[in-house]
Amino acid sequence: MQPTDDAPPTALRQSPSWLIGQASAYAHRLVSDGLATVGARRYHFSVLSALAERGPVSQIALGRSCHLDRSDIAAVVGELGEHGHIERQPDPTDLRRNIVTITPEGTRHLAQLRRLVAEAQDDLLAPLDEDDRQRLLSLMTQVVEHHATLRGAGWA
Amino acid sequence: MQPTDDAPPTALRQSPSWLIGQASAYAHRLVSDGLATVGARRYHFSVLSALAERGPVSQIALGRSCHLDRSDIAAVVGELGEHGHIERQPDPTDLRRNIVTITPEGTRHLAQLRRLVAEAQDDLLAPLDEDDRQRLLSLMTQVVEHHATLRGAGWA
DNA sequence: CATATCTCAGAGAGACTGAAATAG
DNA sequence: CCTATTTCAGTCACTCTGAGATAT
Repeated sequence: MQPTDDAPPTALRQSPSWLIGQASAYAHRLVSDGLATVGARRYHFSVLSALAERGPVSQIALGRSCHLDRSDIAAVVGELGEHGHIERQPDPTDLRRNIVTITPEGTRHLAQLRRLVAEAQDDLLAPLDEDDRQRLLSLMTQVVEHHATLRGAGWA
Repeated sequence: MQPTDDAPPTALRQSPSWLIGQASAYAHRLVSDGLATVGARRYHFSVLSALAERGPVSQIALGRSCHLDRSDIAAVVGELGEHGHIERQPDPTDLRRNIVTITPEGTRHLAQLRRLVAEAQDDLLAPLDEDDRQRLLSLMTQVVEHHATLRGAGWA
């Protein structure tokens, strides 16, 4: 065993993109591991959250809202349907569309996922006090909204 | 076209892990696209930066420093070697190890990558002023060092 | 014999593309 | 005829695991 100095190079430690990427990897693992305890994935949480807040919408609208690809939405909605968490019906006003609706069972499932995700957030931000967490939230929101706007989302 | 309200659900917009994941995706794209203009990838920048700062080290030490997997290091070092940016020699004191050294050509290449990465950082943080960028850097550093320590790195 | 390093082969999830089928 | 939505098949880069070869 050599004299180990495992500090990342300064070029990385001072690079916002590297830090954000590392934090994202830790966040990803914490959230995914939490959700996996009930057999769920992050996409499930995103889609169920959107349905709970916005009511029944088409798959394409779900994708725009959650920043998910149309084909990934199709897969996730299929999985959620198999578990009875959502229902799909053709839109009577436009038969190309599937209107996706969250079921009572889906709502209960979502409540469980919310608790698991909240735990993961808390682990992720463990070193920060409440003020710092709010500051981080604000800064990240500015960055994400800026780039979402650049890429054509209409909401920011 | 329906009345589109593409705002992400509040459950995501107020979730640090989702925001960090989104920001990471934008950062990843900006940096990768920038480096791709000279045929480089992010791993190349990480490894060359570590070699420039720390001098010749073994591959396993490189991996610990940059948070990269042993097998990914092997692949990247192979690519960098083919382009003459690094050289590999067996460690005379421990023949299991490859000592990796950056070449003058690698140093020149790294200078180019640094400029490309710096541009990407600037685009990523465009909506933030200098004070906010420093605050973000500080907050993210605390989070990353906390989790790096938990996962056994000895440097934080 | 047990451990450490390097290498390769491949699994697995995540993000995305292209094209077909259906509907407007 | 052209566009929009859903769906499927498949690609691609990234991350990680397992096993073999070599060395300690």
